[in-house]
Amino acid sequence: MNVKALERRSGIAIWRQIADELRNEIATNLALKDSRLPSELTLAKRFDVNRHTVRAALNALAKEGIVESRQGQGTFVRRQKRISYPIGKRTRFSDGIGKQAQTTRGKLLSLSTEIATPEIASALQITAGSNVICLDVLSEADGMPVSRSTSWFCAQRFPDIGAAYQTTGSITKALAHCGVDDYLRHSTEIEAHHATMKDTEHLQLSPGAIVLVTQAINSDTDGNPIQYSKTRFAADRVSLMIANN
Amino acid sequence: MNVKALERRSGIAIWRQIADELRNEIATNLALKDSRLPSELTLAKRFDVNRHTVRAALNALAKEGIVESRQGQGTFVRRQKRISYPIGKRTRFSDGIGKQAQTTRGKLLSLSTEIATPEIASALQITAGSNVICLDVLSEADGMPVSRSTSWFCAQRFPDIGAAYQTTGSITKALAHCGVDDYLRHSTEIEAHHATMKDTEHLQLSPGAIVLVTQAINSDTDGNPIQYSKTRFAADRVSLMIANN
DNA sequence: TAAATTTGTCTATTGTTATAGACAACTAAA
DNA sequence: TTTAGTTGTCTATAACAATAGACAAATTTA
Repeated sequence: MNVKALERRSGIAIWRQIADELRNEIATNLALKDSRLPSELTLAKRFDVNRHTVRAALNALAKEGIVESRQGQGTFVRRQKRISYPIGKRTRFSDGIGKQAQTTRGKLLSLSTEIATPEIASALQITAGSNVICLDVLSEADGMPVSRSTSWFCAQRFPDIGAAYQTTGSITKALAHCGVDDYLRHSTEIEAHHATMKDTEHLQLSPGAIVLVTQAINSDTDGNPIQYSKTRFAADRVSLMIANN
Repeated sequence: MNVKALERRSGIAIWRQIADELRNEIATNLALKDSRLPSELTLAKRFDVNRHTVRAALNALAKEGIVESRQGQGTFVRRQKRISYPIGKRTRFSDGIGKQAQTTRGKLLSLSTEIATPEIASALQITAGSNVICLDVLSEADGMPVSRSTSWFCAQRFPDIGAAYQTTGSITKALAHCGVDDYLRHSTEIEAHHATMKDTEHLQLSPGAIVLVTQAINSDTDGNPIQYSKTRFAADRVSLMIANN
């Protein structure tokens, strides 16, 4: 069954490696949905560790809300489906998530005017050193933080985007206020990283957790870049869905 | 600087939390490219830990080839750019990666005929229980494993896909052998997980590492699904690039 | 050259993680 | 009710991670 043994001096506690393995199996193997896990003693034999170590792993999964232990009965899977985040030509946070969660909201963390770095200038196709407006937004679904994104807009073209976001609470509506009725997702780059300290704080993650990091450029219907954004998703709460229609 | 302190009883050794943080900063902050890191003593003060703990973190990064320490001089970044893997209407492994790496190859790990699960049947739009051919491929770039993918094809339509892959070493060419000159990426779902034991073995990862998991459906030009595949990428070696053109 | 700064290596101690065993508490089935 | 199987809790010990301090070795700067 287990080709490779757990690694001992890897800096990851064995109970955490077991938790990661079980979390994966639960997420992958939909058959286990709502059913009983093998007993602690069985799991201990399978991973060739002490029962207490398995208990530490199950404890962690219980805290994450993935499993639930009942004395005398066993440990049961509490399926926790990921929110599917669509990425396509028309990507809107509220549209995509809104249908899956009860409540969604974007909380403005900070609003500032910055000088465009070469990277930002290149993405927005403006001259480096010109002013850009920087919007830092935390998005939540059903009270749980889902993503944290930083967006840059050309300050010359969208001087009031910050105020518009504050009143509307939506990038799409804020852009509409600024005269952009429609926009398209031009490109998206996706990476996965370990959560930084900022991530663990803002997204309520535990260290060692994973964030999906996207860099995206949105353009108006004429093909001019209007928004450059970097978003960090809590990877255990979302999946990114790309449709080519 | 550091809003949140390192977490002590989290099952992740502190040196590993520091390594994750530094790896992220190096990957994000391109400014540090090829330059010197702060000294071990400076980093120890910054993270409020002992110098030996910082050394353990730097040691891990050195083993990953990300930094290099030189006695008397300091520790330097050895930039390790991720391979960009394009996902679009026409996604081809060899095309996308081939331009960035010196050598690429796909190694056939296993070839088998299976009975379609409901999941596979639904993706390929065939009746559940019919036969599918399962191809397990490990892809490498410049000798480093990049991804491991399992693909399913309708056995009735593509009885010889396995043999064709073995002779050509390419899915695209194998499909061409079977009469499919062109195909399109219909949809892609992306998640990020911790590496399983299989992952750490096949992709040469350390426990706690991250895999990008994609589920994709390819269709022929008539819109009929022909290939369903699940791919697990070593997240620290690739980034996924989505272009909407 | 001398001084300051940096990484490399060693020893010792303390705190956390993992193992081991025993038994209680609870549940479901014989 | 009894039995078997399960999770919950306790104690004790061994293995590993983190801290602390000292000094060597190499490099750069004054």
